[in-house]
Amino acid sequence: MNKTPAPKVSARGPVDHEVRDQIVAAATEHFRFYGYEKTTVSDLARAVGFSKAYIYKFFESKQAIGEMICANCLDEIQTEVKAAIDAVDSPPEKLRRMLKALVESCLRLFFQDRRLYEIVSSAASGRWPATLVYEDFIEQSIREILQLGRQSGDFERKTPLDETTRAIHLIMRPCFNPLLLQHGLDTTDEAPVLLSSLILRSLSP
Amino acid sequence: MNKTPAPKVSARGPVDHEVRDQIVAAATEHFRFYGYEKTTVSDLARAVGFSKAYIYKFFESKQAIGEMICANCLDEIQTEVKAAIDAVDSPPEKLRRMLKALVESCLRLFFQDRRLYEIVSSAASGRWPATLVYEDFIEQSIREILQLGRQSGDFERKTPLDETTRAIHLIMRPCFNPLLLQHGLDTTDEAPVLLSSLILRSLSP
DNA sequence: TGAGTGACCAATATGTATTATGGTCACAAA
DNA sequence: TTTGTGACCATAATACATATTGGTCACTCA
Repeated sequence: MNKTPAPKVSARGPVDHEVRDQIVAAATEHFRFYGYEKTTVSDLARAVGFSKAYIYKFFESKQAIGEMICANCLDEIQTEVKAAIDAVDSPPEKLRRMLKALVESCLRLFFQDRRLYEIVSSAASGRWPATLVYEDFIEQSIREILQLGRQSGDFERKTPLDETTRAIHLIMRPCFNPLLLQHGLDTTDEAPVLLSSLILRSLSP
Repeated sequence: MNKTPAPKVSARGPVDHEVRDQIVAAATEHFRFYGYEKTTVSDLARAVGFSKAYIYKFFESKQAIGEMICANCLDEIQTEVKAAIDAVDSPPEKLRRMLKALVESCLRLFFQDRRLYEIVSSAASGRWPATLVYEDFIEQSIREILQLGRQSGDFERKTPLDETTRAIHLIMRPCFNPLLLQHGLDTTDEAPVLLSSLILRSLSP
């Protein structure tokens, strides 16, 4: 569903190589079915038809493979959120859609690909690079919507942009951070609408 | 530091009995030092000078003892928060103080009594009664402050009280729920002030 | 009658011997 | 040079026998 988008980190050997993609594909499949822990590097090697040692020509560790898969998951979420934001023009509506899409994407991952969710979760716990990019993306998206809204006159302009951005980021955190999300699943129905409304009230000029 | 305030749940045998208090005291001490898991019921029995079987005349399980200790921790937090709220008159300031006190109390528990924090944490995870009372207390406190602020004209009155209450509760959640708190320790400095400010902006008439 | 207990059981935790796994490297074939 | 591997090692996971622990109950002694 996702072609490896960018090498990013912890790659090794030929960057653009068919076998690398095969490994990623096999890993995605195996991790999704059996989970990260239960999948051995030998399993992946067998799946792509090469020896275990060959895997290590492309990835410097099993975790590096996990990070790649994790990055793909997070990329997918980012793409969906971006699409939701771009689908409308009004900044308040952008903000509502953003939070809605964010929650929906995360929940889908949680309920439909629990095993992959666990990887993302431990990635967040270990502060893997991909999760930092993800957090940055969220914060940047918020900031951009705020700037748009301030230009259009939809949002107040007194509070420093960084402060507002940071505060909204904090509020949204339990909706997109896997570690927090799993402890508030019971509130995920009401959260997006309640929170957007409150945030938007706080932004009124 | 806390005399067993109310029997509440899962008690057994004589409700008001010296030995019960001794058990609670011993349990608090042991749990604080060695943690819930590492403390055996026999340890507690030895500490109070009776046999293990006698412990079970007062508590129906080891977990029931844990719940008692947990309830005491949460009671302490509630007392502190209540004091912080009552210390000032202006509703906006009440709200600021409430969140500040909440975060400080929780962090103190986390950093100074890690072992007890773990109990509270697993209590939240297992939805033990004491944590439900705690959550109710938070929500009720928010609601009361909101009502006061609406009467005094400090807060807007258009949004349904329940909706605002719920939304603020959701926002504060990562600050007082042990399961969420431990994943956002890096943001606990800025969180109270940023969040209070945003919330108060959203409440302006 | 009620305070208090030792002996006992099922289930969980712990220590340990063994296996499986992540990871490397020298080397081979193409 | 590039593609690819089997043999190898240290560490982590597993499996299993043993020891602890949570919890009960019949019973004793004021």
